[in-house]
Order: sequence, then C-alpha cells, then structure tokens
Amino acid sequence: MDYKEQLIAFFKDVDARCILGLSIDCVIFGFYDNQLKVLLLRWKQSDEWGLPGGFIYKKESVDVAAQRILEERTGIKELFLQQFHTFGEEVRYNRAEISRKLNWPDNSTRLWPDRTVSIGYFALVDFMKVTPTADFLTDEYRWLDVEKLPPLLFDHNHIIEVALKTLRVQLSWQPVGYNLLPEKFTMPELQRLYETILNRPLDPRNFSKKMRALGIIERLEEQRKGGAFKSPYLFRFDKEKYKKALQEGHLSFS
Amino acid sequence: MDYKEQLIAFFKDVDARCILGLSIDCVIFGFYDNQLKVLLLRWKQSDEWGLPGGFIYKKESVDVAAQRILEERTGIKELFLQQFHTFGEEVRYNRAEISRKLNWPDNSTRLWPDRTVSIGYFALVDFMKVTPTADFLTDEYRWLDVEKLPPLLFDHNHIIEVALKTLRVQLSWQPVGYNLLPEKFTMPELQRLYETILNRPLDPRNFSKKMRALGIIERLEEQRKGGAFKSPYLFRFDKEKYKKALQEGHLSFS
DNA sequence: ACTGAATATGTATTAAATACATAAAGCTTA
DNA sequence: TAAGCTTTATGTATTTAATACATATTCAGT
Repeated sequence: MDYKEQLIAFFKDVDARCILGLSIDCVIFGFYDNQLKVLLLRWKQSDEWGLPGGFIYKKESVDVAAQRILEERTGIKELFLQQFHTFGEEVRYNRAEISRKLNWPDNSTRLWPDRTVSIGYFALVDFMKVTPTADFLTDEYRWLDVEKLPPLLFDHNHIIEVALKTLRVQLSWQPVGYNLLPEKFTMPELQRLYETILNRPLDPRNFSKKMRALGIIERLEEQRKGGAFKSPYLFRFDKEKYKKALQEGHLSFS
Repeated sequence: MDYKEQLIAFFKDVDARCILGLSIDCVIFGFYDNQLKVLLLRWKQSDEWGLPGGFIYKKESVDVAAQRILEERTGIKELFLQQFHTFGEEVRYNRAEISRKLNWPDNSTRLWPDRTVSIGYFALVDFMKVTPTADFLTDEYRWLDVEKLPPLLFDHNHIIEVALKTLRVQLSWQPVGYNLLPEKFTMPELQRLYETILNRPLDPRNFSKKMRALGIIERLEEQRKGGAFKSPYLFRFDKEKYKKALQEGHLSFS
C-alpha cells in the first residue's frame, strides 16, 4: 500500500469508528534549554507543521481520547493533562487548502465534514521522558520554541496562544510548573521555568522563599555535581502534600 | 399538528440544519432575593427540569450559537457569556430513559446519535431584564436557587456544579459579579451578591474599601429612597474603566 | 421624639509581596 | 595552588495588601 492508499484506508477507518466533526488537539508543553517548547509534528510528504491531534471513538469519553492520543504520541502515561477550550469557529480551515498543502490525493480523502469543532487539551510533560512516536501520517516530531513558531496548519497558532494564556493563569494559581521538570530539579531550574512561562524575571531570594513556603517541595541532601560552579541542591516535588494543599485550597501563586 | 408531530418535525429540521452529536447547554445565572438562581425549564408534558440548550447550525460558530440560544430564551442581547467546559463523557444520558421521561413518542423521535458532546456556557444576567420565552418544547421557565436544585435531566446537575465552580474562581479573579446586578445598585446589594456566590460572609468595611479601590464603580449622588431605613447610595459600574483595567491586567479579587 | 434595623465609615494589626547585596562553592587557567 | 569567573544560596528592611473590629447615622414607623 502506498501512502495515498494508506490515507484512504485510515480515514475510512476513522470515519467508521470515530465521532464525526469533532476532534481533539493537544498542546504538549515541555521545558528545555531554558525555553518553553511545544511538541509539533510535520505531516508526511509536506513542510507543514501542526499540533498532534486525533479523533474520539464512538464509545470513548473525550478525556480518555485525549489521554490516548497523548500516550500514543509521547509514550507518557502519567501527565498533567487538561481541557482548556473548545474551538468552534465556523471556519477553522479550508478543506481544499489543507488537502493541497498536505499533498492528499483529493478532497475525497475522507468524509470530512465542512467544519470540525476541536476540543483543546494541554499537557505538561517532562521533556526527557518523551519519545515522540511518528505514525504513518507523520514525517517528524520536533520541539519548537513557543516564541518562535512558524505559521501552522489550521488554527493551531491560535490554539497554542490560548493554551499558553491558560497555562499562565493556572501557574499563578497553582504550581503546575513541576510537571515540566524532571523528578529532581534545582531551585534555579524551577525559577527559570517560571520566568520563561510568565515571561518576566523573578528575584531569586523571593522566589525561593515563596516556593519553599508552599511546603510542597523538599530539599534533598543531594547536590548536582559536575556543573562548572557552585553545586546546587536538588529538590523533589512532594505529591502527597501537593494533593492535600490543593484539596484544602491553599495554593495560589502570583 | 399535535405535540408529537411537532416534535418530529422539529427534530427533523434540527437534524437537517444542525451539527449532529454536538450541543450547547447554558447555565444562566441570576441574582434575586439574596440568592443565586439558575434559569431552568420544564419540558412539555413532563415534570422534568433541565438547562436551556440547543444545537449549532452547520454554518454558525459555536459562540454565536450560544448567544443565539441565550437571546431566544432570555430576550437579552448584551450579556456576559462564556464557554467554561465541554462535557464529553461517554454516557451522559440514556436515550430511552429521556424519551420516556419526556413522553416522547418513541426512540425514533430523531436521529439522535447514541451520545452527544455538550459545550457548556454560562451567562450572568440581570434578573430583572430577563423575560424567559417558552418555545413549543417547554412548558415553563423558572429561576431556581442553585443550592436547592431538584435532580435534573441528563448530567445537568453536574454541568451546573462545574459552572458554579468556574464562576467562583472567576469572581476571585475579576469582578464579573456586576453583570448580575441592575445598572444601579447599592454597596450592600453588591456585597450580598459576593457573599452568595462565594458562600461566606464578608466584612462590610473591608468589602466596600476593596470594591471602591478597584476604581471601576462610581458612587452616584442619588440614593435609594423608600427603604425602611437609612438610604443607601447608588453605584454604577464604569464599563470604560473596567475594560481598561482588564486590559492592563490590574484586576484581581480574593 | 423615640425605636428599630439597616447603612456608612476609620484605624490598628497582621500577613504577604517586594526590593535589595554579599558570601560561598566549584571549576578553569595561569 | 592561587586567583578568577560564574553560579548558587541566603536575610532583612520596606511597602503593600488583607484582615479584624465598633460606632454613629439615617429614616420609616410608631
């Protein structure tokens, strides 16, 4: 089977098994090289980038579908995943244009409805734990800096903007930022993460004070050796205390 | 045409003109008698209550559809309306059960998909400006106290809970509460609104100080006469300043 | 004019956010 | 092996915001 035949078979399958006219788009955030990244994919046989997404099985909740899609693409099971907005503009894409850009055989590739409503989820993942797995629709996965995105397919630039805005609000509300770091991290790493997401510098003394006052991270005896300079202490996120604090509504961060 | 015929015709029309498997549910909040109310409807020929909702035309954005549905039902054009969550559980209702409860002719009333994903919007309206307009599907509209809701159809109790939670968070973030009051209101009225939504008492001196410090309401010379006691001053919401403050991100309220 | 029930308001206290500077560590290289 | 460079770690004073709290005023009704 060549690509075109595969495509046709794939969409036939999707149209049979999935809800029509409804999709999921995932904004997967990672943090690396002091920059906030989004995991994007390049469509087969094209130079077009877009968000990983997928469809919802007829017998599957939307949340479960989002989890499934993420797992398929990142290999990660446990992650911070949250619905943030549903995109229901009348015109979110031009079917013919998409077909052309993606080198799809013709408009009849599938029973595409004229429009698709898409439910947006964003995920916060530990960059290092992700092994993006391309499927036959995808040539390549790449982490791109959120500040330097090319024009993406569909309304994906807009979706990422909304996700980012939501992330910023949430960050000032609860310390979701942990999810972007490895299990053990240093205080400066955490600070740079916050600085990156909030897009402003923070004072190291005040930051450290505040984070530690939240009582949901613990400092380990261990230090990170091998850096060129003074060895920083490692910290670990205390999930138990975090959950407890969340339930009691004590968490807010500005 | 009797009701059953009307129903069949109606759903035939919906199925032809609207997106299948996707709906909108509106949680319309109002404030009256020192209580937060939700506008609910009683379905024709039944004792079952539920949220007003509707479907999205094939050529209509979801936001516009929500506005349209609200306007149809409340007569209000300008209102605070916001998408808050999309409900995509696999099982949100039992088609047979609903048909039975609503005395619909049989399961073939329409080409109902086995499931419907619903996009939730909530609206904040000035109770007094609303004239609920029943359509042929509806026997009655009624404002019910959010704290004393009967079991509703579908997952509507759940939807209201999520809306309420969102409203509380938003209230502590920006003073959306104005939208629930008439153009001119007194400080104690505003305070009781906040107390009701946040479900806790507030100190009148601190409350007044804080609200006035936000700089988005103005005290009028006018006082409300005729009450049995000391006449309270009237205040008015300054939309211009509010917008400006929002843009500059100055607004937060806890 | 007296009563009752709500309105209006100021100050002191506490807690949180902010501003700010220096010493210590660890690798590099001279 | 000492000096240098860069990063980490940390405390205190100041400002701002949140909280706690009590009394005089108004006006309809009697």
